[in-house]
Amino acid sequence: VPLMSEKSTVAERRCTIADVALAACVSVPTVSKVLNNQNGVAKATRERVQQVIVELGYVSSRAARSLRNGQTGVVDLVVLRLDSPYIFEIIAGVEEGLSRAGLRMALTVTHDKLQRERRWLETVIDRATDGAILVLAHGQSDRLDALAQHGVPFVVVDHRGGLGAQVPSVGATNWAGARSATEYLLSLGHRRIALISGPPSYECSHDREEGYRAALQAAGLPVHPAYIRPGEFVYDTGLVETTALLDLPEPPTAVFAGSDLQAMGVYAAARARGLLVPHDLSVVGFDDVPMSATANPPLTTVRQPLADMGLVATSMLLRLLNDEPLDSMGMVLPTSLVYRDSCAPPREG
Amino acid sequence: VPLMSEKSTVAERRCTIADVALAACVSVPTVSKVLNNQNGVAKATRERVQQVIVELGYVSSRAARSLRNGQTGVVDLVVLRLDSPYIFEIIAGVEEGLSRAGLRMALTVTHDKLQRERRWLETVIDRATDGAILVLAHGQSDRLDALAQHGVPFVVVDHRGGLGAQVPSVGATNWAGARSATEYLLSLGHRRIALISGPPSYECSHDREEGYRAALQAAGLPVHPAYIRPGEFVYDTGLVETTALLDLPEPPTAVFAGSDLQAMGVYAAARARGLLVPHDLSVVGFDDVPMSATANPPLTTVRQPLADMGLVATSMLLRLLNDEPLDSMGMVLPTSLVYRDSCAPPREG
DNA sequence: CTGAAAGCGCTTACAG
DNA sequence: CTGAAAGCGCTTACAG
Repeated sequence: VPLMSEKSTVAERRCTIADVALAACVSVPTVSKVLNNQNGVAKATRERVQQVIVELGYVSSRAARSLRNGQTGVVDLVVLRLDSPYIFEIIAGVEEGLSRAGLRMALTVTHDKLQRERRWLETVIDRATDGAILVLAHGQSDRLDALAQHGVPFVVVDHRGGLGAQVPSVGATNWAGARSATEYLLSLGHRRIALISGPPSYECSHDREEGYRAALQAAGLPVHPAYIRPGEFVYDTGLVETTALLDLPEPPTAVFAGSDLQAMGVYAAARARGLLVPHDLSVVGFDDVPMSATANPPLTTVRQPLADMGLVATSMLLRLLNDEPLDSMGMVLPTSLVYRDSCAPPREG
Repeated sequence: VPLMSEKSTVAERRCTIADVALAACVSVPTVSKVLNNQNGVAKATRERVQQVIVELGYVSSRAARSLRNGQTGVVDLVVLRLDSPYIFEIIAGVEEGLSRAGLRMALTVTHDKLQRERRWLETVIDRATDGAILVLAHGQSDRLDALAQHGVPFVVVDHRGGLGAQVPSVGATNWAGARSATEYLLSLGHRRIALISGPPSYECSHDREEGYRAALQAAGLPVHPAYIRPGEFVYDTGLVETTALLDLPEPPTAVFAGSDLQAMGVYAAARARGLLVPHDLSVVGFDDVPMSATANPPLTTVRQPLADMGLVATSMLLRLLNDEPLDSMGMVLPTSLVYRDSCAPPREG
């Protein structure tokens, strides 16, 4: 019964810098100097104060410090949804970066809803935040303008497009990643390669489709429009579109999915038809979320260094916070193809 | 080029309540009253002030308010690691609950490291936080004592055991969940059912093993020690232990895994042996993380209402913050068996 | 209905 | 080396 009862009885007032000063028989500014390791305190005084600080278990109030120096020690990470492993990788990267810098991460989910976004903006603008990292923002958003207007530093991760050249951002090589995935499938002997893509409004969807087209064209192959299936970056899109693909008179022998989640949907569609991956159908994903390594079979996929993207975004933000210049407004991290067990040569020639 | 250039040139001072007062030709306290919807302001005055507030785009400073009323508007969510879908479900629940209450969520990862934990404690104790939600804390932790001592309200989700009866916590019915999963396998005709479990030091591991034993004993079946395999709640444990299990002279026909991640490892071990799930080996998981619904095949699993657990923890914390009494110090949410495609009757009778 | 005064806990010049 | 004074932006009694 110790814990909570203690808590309720010991409703003692918080120990402040004034209490320390009193106990150490010095003035408040002197304690402040000791706390902040500033010069101008006699050695003996300093030691006495330090001892009192320990004895009293004094910890300075963040709120008071914030009010004085205008820094809150918290950075906002703003995401649309908390529904995919993709976002969690980025979160982990940002948390790590912020933690190293001694900053806290406030996580906000907007659900792409105006109301939540407004409320978030209020929070940010009331100076509860030193800066912000926005995932999947689009350039048209009022948000960005509002942030800029209020002088809140921010950087965008994996933007949806339409960003001004002056907006700090970090992304990945979507085009190159899609191209190399397609080339790999080609090298295995596939000629009928379908693409399941993301929302057409996203720049990354567009870039990946271009990479896919480029690989086919370089191989002298036509791009079959029925093989290109846009959708959302979710499981259902993978399932539905692959089912439709398999109903084609000439079904593809390989599917390149725009996300690993979609790729799991491709697996499901294949299973429903009694098709074995990779024997009957080859599959490549995009992202390389942790789940892909443990999928059945393990998924060959284009790795986006999501955690690193979060780390880089954090570094950029830290420079902004320190008024240091950025080496480049846009940072693009390389993707890489991770070979696992979901691809094989096509069955029939 | 508009965004960032604006930002750097418009280095104007922040608009304060004094600016509003000046512009509206009233005193600062009057503006404060308008802001907080308090009585004692003439209608005309109120309207004038409100208009100025809008014109100037005034937003009150959180730091100043915090210093006055002692509330920061942020709650800490403390987790060990950011490495499993399990934790993300809880995070989503807590975020939702906090967001509804108009509070922000600061996410901290301790990595189970003392240093990080210390640093986190400093943060919490410097009053940068109104309260905390701890996931997978254990009773022995200094943390809990430190929090209680400093009067920081907190609640523990899915504790590892050893918690005092006076510590607010939320968990799930581990025993019942394990029992019903085992019963289900039994009802399918399985007699050789293995259990892959979590770390023996975790209370939940213990409870689940007891549930498993209870089901076997109720069916008049012996508990085969070689069929009980403790480990970590990760993929590798599932893979390694299942491989060992399949090497037994009498291998099990069904595996009940302590987590869905482990279950994916079971899938992999089966695949490596050319065994088909569920035809050759039945598998039940624990958690029901989103991945399990899209696994290949979709995983039958014991659902823990993880997001709801986060939601409930948040509600409890909010009551604590408002000095309201808790209905119960411990809240235990029901698990439920989710039937999917990873179980079938055993092949041989 | 309105505003002068005090204070939340700290830090930063500045005077001694 | 030490401390009195002012101020960060707000809110809460309190007097008029």
